[in-house]
Amino acid sequence: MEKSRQERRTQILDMALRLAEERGLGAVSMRAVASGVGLTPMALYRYFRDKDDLLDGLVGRVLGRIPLPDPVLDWRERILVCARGARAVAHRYPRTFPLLLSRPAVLPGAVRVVDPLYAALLDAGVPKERVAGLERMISTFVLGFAVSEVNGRFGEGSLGTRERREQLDPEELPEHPRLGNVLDLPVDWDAEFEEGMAGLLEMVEKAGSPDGADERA
Amino acid sequence: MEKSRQERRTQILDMALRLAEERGLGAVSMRAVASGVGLTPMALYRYFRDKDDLLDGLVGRVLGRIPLPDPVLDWRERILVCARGARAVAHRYPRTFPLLLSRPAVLPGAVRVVDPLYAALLDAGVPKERVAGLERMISTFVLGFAVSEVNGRFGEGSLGTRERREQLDPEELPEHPRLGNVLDLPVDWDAEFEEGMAGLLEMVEKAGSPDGADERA
DNA sequence: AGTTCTTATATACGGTGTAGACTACTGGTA
DNA sequence: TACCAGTAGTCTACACCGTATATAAGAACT
Repeated sequence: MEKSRQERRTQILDMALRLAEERGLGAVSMRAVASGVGLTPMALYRYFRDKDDLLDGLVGRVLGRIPLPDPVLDWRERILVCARGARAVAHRYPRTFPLLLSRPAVLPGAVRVVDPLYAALLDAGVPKERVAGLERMISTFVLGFAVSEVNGRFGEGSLGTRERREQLDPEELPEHPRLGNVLDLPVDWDAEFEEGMAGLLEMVEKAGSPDGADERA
Repeated sequence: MEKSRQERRTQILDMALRLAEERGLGAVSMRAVASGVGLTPMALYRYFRDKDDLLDGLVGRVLGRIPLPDPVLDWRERILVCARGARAVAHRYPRTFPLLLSRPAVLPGAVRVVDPLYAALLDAGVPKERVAGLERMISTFVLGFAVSEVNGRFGEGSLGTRERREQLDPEELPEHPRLGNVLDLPVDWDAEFEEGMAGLLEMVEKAGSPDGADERA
């Protein structure tokens, strides 16, 4: 039986994902993807309006890998499941993941994971008017952190922090020496992520019980 | 007098910045920039190793616009000056700003603003080992928020939230209806940003006084 | 005057996204 | 059986991209 339209679409996206991970986002060209699935470049345009559309499909595919939390869990746990899940996905698809930050994330795939977050926030007692805002806060942190971690925004660059610091004018940057070698210590990214999430959950909790009233429902 | 090397460099970067803002990042091509300053494409390679190098220069230029805080201010104020300043820069250069998130930000221009942040954190009593981590937290939030705001990650996309919600399967997304029309209200981005910063400052404060001991130095 | 360094140019190569016209094959329907 | 509409895929062509290479014009210094 011939490949159905849907099958072709996912086959193409799979190829694009593979290319992105193996050879970098820059290697995702219509020609490369097409030849990867044994088609001519122009054939792809039957399934995607243009390259942007294909990349959006890629984003959707990656978003789809984020696990959805079991609704019976505590709202905290549910938020953490999404957050940790998203970060895990970033680690699994490190070269594709940064796409999420550079394209508008209002695609169906995004709403799929935003919705449980809304649910968790509501269950935490957050007033309706503030749900969307807090969700943006959380997803901004998670995405920003994961992307930075993954594409080396924090990373060493070509030369380590050490060498870089030495070649800078110390007169302009008085604080770096004050920190001493602490900057060169390895970073516990897991701990840092959890710490950030703890802070966010605290914000949520505070928003959930407006007057400090204890409401253990 | 002939243009000095430095002058040429900044002239080129100015042109690149103008192109990016007027016609989008995609319009920043070696050819376009070159012809903008009245040169041939290859002449640019005297001043920048390759296109990436030019883009890094662009990042530096944008980072340079972020104001540095007066050291006599309270540490809170100093952090806020940087944060608000960065966001303001994002608003002034909305199409260029997202570059900051997609390139490793360990360039000289970045350290220029990171350093005062370190100073502020140290003055807040944050132990040395945690300074770098907290700074990453802050800059991740600021960058993530500003970029999301600016390139429409939160934005309406081609169709508004309203229409989008309607065309989704409500069975899969039970929470969106639960929120009602609150999602369609206009967002007060300023307030949301300040709220996030307040939360972060609280985290800093907590890290600064480990046992709740009041240390007004 | 001769040498070297700097700046800019011209040309060319291999890559990109995609518009437009074209072919081959399918499944119905008269 | 003959026809026809749609769908999937191809081929060609265009305009643009980053940049390697080679070259020429002028300034600066010896």
